[in-house]
Amino acid sequence: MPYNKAHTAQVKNSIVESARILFNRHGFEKVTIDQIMAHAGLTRGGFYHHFKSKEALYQEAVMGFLMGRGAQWRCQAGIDLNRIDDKAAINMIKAYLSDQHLTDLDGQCPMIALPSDVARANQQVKQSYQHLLEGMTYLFQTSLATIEGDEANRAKALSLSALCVGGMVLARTIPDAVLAEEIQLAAQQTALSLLSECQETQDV
Amino acid sequence: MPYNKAHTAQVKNSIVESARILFNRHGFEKVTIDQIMAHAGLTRGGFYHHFKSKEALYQEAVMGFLMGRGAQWRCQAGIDLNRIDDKAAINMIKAYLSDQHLTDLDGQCPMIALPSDVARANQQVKQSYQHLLEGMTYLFQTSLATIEGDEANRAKALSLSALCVGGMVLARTIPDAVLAEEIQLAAQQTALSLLSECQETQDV
DNA sequence: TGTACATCAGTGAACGCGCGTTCACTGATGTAC
DNA sequence: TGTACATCAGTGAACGCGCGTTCACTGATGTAC
Repeated sequence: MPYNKAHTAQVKNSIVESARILFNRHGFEKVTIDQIMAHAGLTRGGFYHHFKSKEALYQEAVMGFLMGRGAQWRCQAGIDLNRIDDKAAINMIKAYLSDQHLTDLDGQCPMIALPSDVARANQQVKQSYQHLLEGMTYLFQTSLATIEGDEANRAKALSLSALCVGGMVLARTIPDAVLAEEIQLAAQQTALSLLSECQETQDV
Repeated sequence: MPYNKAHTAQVKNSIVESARILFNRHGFEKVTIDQIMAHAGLTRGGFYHHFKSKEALYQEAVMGFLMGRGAQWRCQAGIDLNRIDDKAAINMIKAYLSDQHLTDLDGQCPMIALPSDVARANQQVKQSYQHLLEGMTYLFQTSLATIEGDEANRAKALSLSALCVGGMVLARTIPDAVLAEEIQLAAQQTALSLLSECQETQDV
C-alpha cells in the first residue's frame, strides 16, 4: 500500500493552489500544466493522476478559493460567515475595494481576476464562479437584514456586489494607476453611502 | 499602381470588425488568425500586409469599438456625444444595463466582454480599454454636471461606470439566466436611483 | 482608346514551436507474514 | 523486529495537433505612354 490518503490530498491541494495563483496572474489559457506542476514542486506526468483534464482543475481552482485563500481573506477582514452582523457589509466593502486587494494579484478574488476567462469556460467552471457571487451577495443581504429588515435588500445586495466587482475589475484592467486608485475609492465611497442610507432609514 | 487607398482601408476595417466580433465571443487567445481572416472573407497569408502581429490587431479591435459599433450603439440609445444633456446618463444606464446589450454578444461593449483578457495584454491594448472607460465616465460626469453643477460628480460618475460594467460582467459570466437578469435589473435600478438623488438635490 | 507594365494585396503551403495528453517506467510507501 | 511484495504517485520522453508567422508566388489594379 503506497502513500496514505492525507498525503495524496495534500499534494492535490498544492496543485490546485498553484493553479489558482497562476491562473489569477496569467489567465487559464496562458498557464501550462508544466508551470502549474513545477510551481507545486512536481513534474508534468503526474498531473493526470489527480485531474481528468486541465479544465477540471480550473473548476477546482475557482471553487477552492471560497474555502481556501478566501477564508483567510475573510478572516483578515474580520468577517465570520457563521455570524454575519451589521458590520459585515462594511468590512467586506472596505476590504474588497482596498489597495491591498488590488495589489495582491495572487490572492485576489477570482471574480476580479478571471471574469472573461470564466465566461468562456465550461458549465462547471461558471457554476463555481456563480457560487462566489452568491456567497458575496448572501453576505451583503444578511448583513443588511440586521439593519433594516428583509424587504428590498436583495436588489441592494446585488448592486453592492456589482459595485465591488465592477470597481475592482476596472481598477485592475486600466493601466493608469492614479485613475485605478480613483475608481476603486469612488466605488468604495458609493458602496458605503448605500449602506449608511439603510442606517438612516433605520434611525427614522 | 494596384488598388486605391479606400479599398485597402475598407479591407483592413473589415478584418478589425471581424476580429472584434470573434474576440468578443471567444476571447483573444481562442480566436485564430485563420478564423478572423475567413470571417472577413480572406485567407491567412494576407493578414501581415495589414497588421504587425495578432496583438496589434487586438489593440485596434478594442479601440475601434468607440467609433464603430459603439457609435451605432449610442445612436440607438439616443446619446449624442457632442450634445450631452441631462438625459444622456439615464439613456446610457438603461441601454447599457439592458437585456438587449446582455444578449448581443457580438455587439457588446469590450469592457464587458474582455476585462480579464485585456488585463494580461500589452500596454497599448490596456490603453484602448482605458479610453473606453474614460469615454463612459466623461459622459456620466458631463451629464451629471447639467443637473447639479460640477463638484463631487467625479466620484459618482466613476461609480456609475463601475456599476454598469460590474453588473454586466457578472450577468454575462454566471450561468443562471434568472440570476443574471436579476443582477442586471438591480444594478440598473440602483444606478438610476443614484441619478435621481442628484435631481432631488437640485430641486432643493 | 488600347496595350504594356509596375505594384502590392491576396494566396496557400510550409516552418517551427509549444502545449495538452499519453505511456512505459521507477521507486517510495506501508502492509502481510 | 525484519523482509518480501503489491500498489500507485511521480517521472520524463514522446506524440500529435494547432497556431502564429514567413515566404515565394499569383493576379487584379490602374497608371504611363
